[in-house]
Amino acid sequence: MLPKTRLGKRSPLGALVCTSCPSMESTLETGAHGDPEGGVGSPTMGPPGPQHLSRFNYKLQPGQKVYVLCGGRECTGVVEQHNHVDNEVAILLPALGQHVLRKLQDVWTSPTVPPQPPAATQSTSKPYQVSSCIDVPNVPRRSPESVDMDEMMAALVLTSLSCSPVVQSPPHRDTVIGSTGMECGAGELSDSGSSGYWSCDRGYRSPAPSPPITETEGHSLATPTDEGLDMELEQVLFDEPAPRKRRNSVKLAYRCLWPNCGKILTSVVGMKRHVRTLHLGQSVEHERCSRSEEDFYYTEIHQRELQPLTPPPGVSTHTPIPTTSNSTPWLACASPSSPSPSGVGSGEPGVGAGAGGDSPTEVSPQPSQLSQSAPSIPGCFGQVHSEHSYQAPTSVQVVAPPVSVSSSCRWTKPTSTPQPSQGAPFLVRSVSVGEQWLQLQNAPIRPHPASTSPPRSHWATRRIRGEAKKCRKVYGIEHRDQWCTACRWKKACQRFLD
DNA sequence: GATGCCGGGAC
DNA sequence: GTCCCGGCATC
Repeated sequence: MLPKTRLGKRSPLGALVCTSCPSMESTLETGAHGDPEGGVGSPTMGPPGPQHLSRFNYKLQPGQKVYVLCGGRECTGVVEQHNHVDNEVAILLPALGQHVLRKLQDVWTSPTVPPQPPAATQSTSKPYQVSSCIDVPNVPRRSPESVDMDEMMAALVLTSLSCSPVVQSPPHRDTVIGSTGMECGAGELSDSGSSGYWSCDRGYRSPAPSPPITETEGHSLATPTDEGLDMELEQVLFDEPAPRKRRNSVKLAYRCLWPNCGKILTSVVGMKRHVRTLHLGQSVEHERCSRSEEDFYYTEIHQRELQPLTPPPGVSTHTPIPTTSNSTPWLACASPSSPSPSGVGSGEPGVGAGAGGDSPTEVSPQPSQLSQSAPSIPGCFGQVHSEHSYQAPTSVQVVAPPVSVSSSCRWTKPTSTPQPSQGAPFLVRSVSVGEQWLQLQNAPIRPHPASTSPPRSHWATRRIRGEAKKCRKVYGIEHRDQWCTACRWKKACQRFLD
């Protein structure tokens, strides 16, 4: 029933359609009323029958009253154990005096009711009234399973709406509501109760849970590698919700700073061991003596997992950035197309550094793959700003010549074919990366003073309209199919670059 | 009003 | 990831 066409953004129609979603409606019903007996029946719950639990990764509590099919008829049982791994539930059937093992989907928490009259089913095919989602009549004809379902759906939405980690806390409140089924203190759906409906240890996750805060996340917050630190701070200060998509998630890795090395490991332990065994020449027995010495010989780097700034095809990716300006020479900004950037004949740092097998998570920096070629946007940093993929020239010729900048870097043609399958580039944590990125972004267009606080407002980030003709102007609106993809998508024109 | 395109939603 | 569009800035 949902329209095939994509809904307009912020379209009222979209909102209406959204609210007509059965699950949503039921959610709103449940969420809207607090009356235990309130709410309509659940015509939107689909076919009547047992409430199967596997759909929600239901967490059954020991002692919970459930219903299973036994010998072709429904039996009441008590949960003895819920095995999440196998999704099986051990159930004691007091009536039969036996224990059974059932899959979770074969267990329900409320007794099966006779099939509802067709009217109920018929109502599902009716177009949903938006008002019905809001104004809920107080008709005490909810079936227990519908109540259960509503509660679960409400809890689902509550969980999804809430980004609080509290929701992910393990269930601490027994699911008395769900277990009783018939009595089903339906309206007593509380947050804690709702959270108790789901186990958080497996499989199911709410549609939009707040991701667990990892060390990497923490670093990415503190790493001004993209839009700027103040943006992050602003979100914190103004308690704004986290952006829907975090694009600059980075992984932590560790790069050996020993001369002629450069080995990258993803574990600090492995890195320490590497430094100890290969460079410090210490055996394991001595590690306690100079435990922290190896800390001076490696540095943290950040590997970008999702690269928002994918260079256009043919443009190689990033070059590792030194943590500090006086870092090792191979991390400097020299053209990595030369076989040995450091001039010390290290060849492939990190690969030839031995210690193979030292860590299974070894990552090669692949400096030869990091030739920096960005035709239109210069820069020497790992954060090479480029257009989105849709803006990347496909069959369109790129007319933007390399622009020399005051940077000490220069862009060179890639000396090898790009190998995107190679390990993602690493970025050494650098304080000035974000600032440099902004400079890079703005440099070709207008002079931008070396600002310490990158501007975020539109007037700063928005491109100034160029003089060049755009596809719309050249081809006209009637030949939209001849526009470049970016223009068709209302993005920055790629065919007629400024 | 037309145009360029950023930001973000839908898929 | 692509595709699309609302909305804003600019002309």
